[in-house]
Amino acid sequence: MARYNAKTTEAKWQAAWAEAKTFEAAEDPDRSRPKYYVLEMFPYPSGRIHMGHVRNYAMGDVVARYKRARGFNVLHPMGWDAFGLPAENAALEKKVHPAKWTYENIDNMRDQLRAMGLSLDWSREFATCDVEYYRQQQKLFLDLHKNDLAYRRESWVNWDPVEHTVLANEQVIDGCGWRSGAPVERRQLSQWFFRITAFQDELLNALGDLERWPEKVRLMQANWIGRSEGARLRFTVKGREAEGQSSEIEVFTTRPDTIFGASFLALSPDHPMTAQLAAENPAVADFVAECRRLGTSEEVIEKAEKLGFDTGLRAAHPFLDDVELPIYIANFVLIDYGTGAIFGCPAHDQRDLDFARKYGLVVLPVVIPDDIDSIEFSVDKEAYVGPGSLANSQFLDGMSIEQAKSEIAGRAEAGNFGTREIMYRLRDWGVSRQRYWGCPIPMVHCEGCGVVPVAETDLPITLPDDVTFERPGNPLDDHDTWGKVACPSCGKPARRETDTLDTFVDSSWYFARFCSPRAEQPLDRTAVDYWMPVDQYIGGVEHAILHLLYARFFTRGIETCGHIGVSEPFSGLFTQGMVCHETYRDDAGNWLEPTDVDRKADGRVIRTDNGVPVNVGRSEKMSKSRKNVIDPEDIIERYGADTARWFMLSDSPPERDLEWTDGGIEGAWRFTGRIWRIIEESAGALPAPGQPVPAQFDDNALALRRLTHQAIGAVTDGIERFQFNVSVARLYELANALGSFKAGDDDTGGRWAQREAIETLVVMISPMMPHLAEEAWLTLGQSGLVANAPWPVAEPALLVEDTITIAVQLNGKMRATLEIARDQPEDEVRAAALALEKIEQAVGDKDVRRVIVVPNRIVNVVV
RNA sequence: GCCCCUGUGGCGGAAUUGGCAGACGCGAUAGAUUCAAAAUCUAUUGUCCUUAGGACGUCCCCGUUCGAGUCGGGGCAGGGGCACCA
Repeated sequence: MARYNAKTTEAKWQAAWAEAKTFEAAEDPDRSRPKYYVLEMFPYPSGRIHMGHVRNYAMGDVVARYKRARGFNVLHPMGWDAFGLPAENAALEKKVHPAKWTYENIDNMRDQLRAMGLSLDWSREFATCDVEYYRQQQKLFLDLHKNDLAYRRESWVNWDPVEHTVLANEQVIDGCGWRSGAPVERRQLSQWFFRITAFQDELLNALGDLERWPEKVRLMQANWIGRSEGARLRFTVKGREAEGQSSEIEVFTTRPDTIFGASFLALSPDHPMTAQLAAENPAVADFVAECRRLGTSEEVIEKAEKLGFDTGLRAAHPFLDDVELPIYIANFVLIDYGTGAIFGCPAHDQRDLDFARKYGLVVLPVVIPDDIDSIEFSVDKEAYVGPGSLANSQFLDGMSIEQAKSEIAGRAEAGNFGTREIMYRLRDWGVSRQRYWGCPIPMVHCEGCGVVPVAETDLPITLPDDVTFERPGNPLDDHDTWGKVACPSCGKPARRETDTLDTFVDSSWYFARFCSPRAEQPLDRTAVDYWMPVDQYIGGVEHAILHLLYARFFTRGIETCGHIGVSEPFSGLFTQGMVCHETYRDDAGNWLEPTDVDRKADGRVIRTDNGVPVNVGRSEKMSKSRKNVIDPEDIIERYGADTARWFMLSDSPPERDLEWTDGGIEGAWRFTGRIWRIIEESAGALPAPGQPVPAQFDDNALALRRLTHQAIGAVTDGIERFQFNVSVARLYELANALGSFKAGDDDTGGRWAQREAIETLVVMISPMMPHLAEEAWLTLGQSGLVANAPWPVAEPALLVEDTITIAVQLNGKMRATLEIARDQPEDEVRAAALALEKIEQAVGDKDVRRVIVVPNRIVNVVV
């Protein structure tokens, strides 16, 4: 018997699918088959696929192949998220042009993906750095600009004062530039923005309709958009009226009810009044400069120690004539949220409390939990943010929080010093990047005409090839000729916009472009109207907020421009977990690769080269820095793609992290061998394909048929519910049953049932192990590809057992089981349960108080 | 700091969503086969108690219920995101 040769077999079937164009999709004008668009998040072409990709694409391929088998017209494309920082880093480190580096990486990764045997329509492939793609993106940018959805304004960036470069957050390490080591500064720059806030309500409300999205992703997005109802209150600053300076501070608060607990106001270091004060007072300027050294990330700002600067100014309390509130500048007040100024109520906000304790400010509780006396209640180290009623608040005393909020807002509106307001945390999307390897923004700066869009007929604005990465900063700024153009409006010399677009823009519409990848316009309406939205989108949960929110916005944006007819790009979303591996370090703390260590039978782990014991660390996400990576190419080379895919799908639930183990991949490998043995050993003895159902089956054959049809139900259900690990377990069971099934030569019923079971098994493993399935299909005497075979349908009669075993509990504890016919009347089940020897014994002479009978499930006897 | 998620045998996990906890896989142990090994096959495998059998058992504490891995409250631990990594 020939051993299954994964390598040659897989290559053979990959060629066969390509030859037959099995996976090339086309619109189906009469819609005889329902369409199904399944998409995995496209990869960044780093050069090699990693296990995360293998997992992601294995899952997507299961869905794609399964839906094909269920009769859907499936679109399953692939492309490359090809712009971005790593190519520029490579250019700097390896002296390779980003384009060359990127396209070589793509060639390499395409080969790797092809070796996985994915049911992809490669005819639609493109990279976002293809001129054809970014040319269309420039067209979309112009349209968004026309519709006032793209605009320009000042905003803050991380600035490296040594390299004169804008830094990405990941390039800021402990507040310093990653290359220069110089402390990073926050700086203002004029930049391009997309008006995502124009859709903030819609983006929030539409989350409710995304029923096939994980609840947690919808929640995270809702929190990100951060709609909150509150009030804008105006405070008068004492003693500044005369100087012609701004004499009012507007704060936004979600807790106007706590106004009587206010003990200070705080301005953001970037607030306009702060700037005025800094001009007057060098100490303020110093403090602001110190704050700006923190960088732009919210995480860093919120984690930093709360620092404030007392400006010496005082504001009048709007309801208390004799109270003045000190005005601070505080490093934790964000300019981008609300009005850039707050009133601090330390008793009911943790940040305010930390701040008040540090600067010795009053902490007065004004909301008292309902079960505590207001005199006894005090706030020490933890602010009280729970429910309660108002106290120490004059006319608010005794009110609920909601009543008090409304009361204050009403009085503020009546007194003309405030308004009710709904505020969003969401900020407009800054899309400008001062980098080379991105989509050029098709705009021109003219001294006379201002910012002028490039004419559509002048697109594409292509990136120049002859750039150097020696000098810090944006190479496009340094280019001799590229930036010099005639103004599209007046024709006078002008300069090109040198900012390029955030790569999140590229990934905000690629899914739509896949519908018509070669169209002359960004999107062909016939094609997008047919295919969109994506029915099932699959990718890492790390994209739960930004990428998915941007894509949802962008789709609405281009809908406004008439390019697409849907507002939601992804009707179904699945977020998969990461691939992890244990980590190894030597005694010096250096990371070791899995290939450098050996696990002995007694459990010891040693270095392969010198036998020195290794410290085994926790399993963590595979990453180059921890060296705990397994290269998919090595795995596919050694075991084949089917085995790798099978392992990715077994054991771990898809949404959870997967632990890579040698044992796991070996197990998957043995299973491919077992399937092949079952096929080879039985194929010759089976009846020909397509024989009519025999009239008689013996118990043995009937049991196999039952199991087969139950497996159909369970495997199908598992795939539908994204529980591939459960489907895999059921397939193991079916294979186990087949492995031990024996039928006599003249047992036609048994032989028929055996073929039915084997064919069912082969079709159901085909989405997971497509190559092995094709080879098995051929060996079973079938003509045509299993890729085109229909999914099996379970016979309802074979799904249910006649006799069932139900559990019998005594006071909730399992005491016995009862074999009984299905669907018996309650009385009979009760009587049968009470008559059980074990139950009779256990009950003894105690009173049976109650008997709970759950049909076909359980009986609980309560004594 | 803020938001979100996860926690079940030696390990990955299952549990029809409140009804027999541990399906299936890995590992381990014993046996068969083999000159030997690999591969394969068979059996056992949550913990504890000496056995028939029983007690305990889903991160910890408290609660709801005839009944809780599942529901509620409070903790602990690990992970993801935080707007210029993708």
